[in-house]
Amino acid sequence: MSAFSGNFSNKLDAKGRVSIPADFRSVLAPPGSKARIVLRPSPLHPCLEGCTEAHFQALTDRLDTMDPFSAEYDDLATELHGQTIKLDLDDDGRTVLPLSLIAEYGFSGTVKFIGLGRTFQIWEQAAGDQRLADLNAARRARALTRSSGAA
Amino acid sequence: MSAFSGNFSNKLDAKGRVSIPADFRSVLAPPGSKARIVLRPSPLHPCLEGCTEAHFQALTDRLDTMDPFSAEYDDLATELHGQTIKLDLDDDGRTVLPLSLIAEYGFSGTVKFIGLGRTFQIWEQAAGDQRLADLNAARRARALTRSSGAA
DNA sequence: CTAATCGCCATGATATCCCGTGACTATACA
DNA sequence: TGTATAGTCACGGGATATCATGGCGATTAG
Repeated sequence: MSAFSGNFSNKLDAKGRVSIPADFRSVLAPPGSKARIVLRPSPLHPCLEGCTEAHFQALTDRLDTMDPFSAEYDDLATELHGQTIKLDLDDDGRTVLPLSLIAEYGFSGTVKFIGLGRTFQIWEQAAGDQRLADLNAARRARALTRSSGAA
Repeated sequence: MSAFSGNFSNKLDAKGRVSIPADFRSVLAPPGSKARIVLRPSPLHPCLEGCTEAHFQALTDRLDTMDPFSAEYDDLATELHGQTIKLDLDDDGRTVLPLSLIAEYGFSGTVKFIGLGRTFQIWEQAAGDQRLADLNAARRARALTRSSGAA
């Protein structure tokens, strides 16, 4: 598998640890080697967005083409690096979410992983379910509009 | 890890000492060896900008391509070298910020380290938080504009 | 001799590692 | 076909290492 697909609910334990879904782990790193995930706040939603180091590297490559003394460079570098958290997975495929993040996103007990292909999101369980439900509702509404318009 | 990523809040003690975040230390020097940081005022923000000696060297290499008698050379050389401070880290990974700097940047109690990849910034805590918040707001605005424009 | 600076150690908090357990699935076997 | 066996995975607990930070004492400068 080479893309993050599907959605999974995993528990956050008392220490803030959470298992990364096995399907996602196999995307993050070849089996056997140790994986690392890159997390950043989503620009659109109250959730975290994760990706591989390779994908993050691709994002930051743009910086190398810019003037390092410019305001544009400074802004982009801060945006990309300033809030990025790189986490190692332990031998059990788990990682520890910093307490500050858990508080910030209201994670409690169970978090929801949602695959987006190149990236994935980590939501507070209820909010993630809501997000999926909203998308489905919107899709249904569009379908109905279209069919009624066509009819 | 080979880039400064993430942001960290560390305390400035009564003597002006502050711990450099462990993640940053591992970028500054191979584990075990003693690290040194190069600090100078940010040209864009009311904060300090730090980097490795190697990166500072790379910045100053630019001078070698310039006419040493030009005003541009003089300006850039002064900007790069004139206000640069090189600080050693002690065995605990701390360094002492000169009192003049602490006063100049309004550092009080806690300072914020923000990673920018090749460099990092040191802000007064509140100002650093504001900087990140501002960037997030801008990023969010861009994302929303793009999606509504596409719709 | 006084005061500032630097190196070192102590401590609490946090993160990291390593183990065991139960649920579920897939495979082997009779 | 039904049952046993092995594997994977999520999850919990406890031991250990790392980190930030406070404080003390030695060393040096004025």
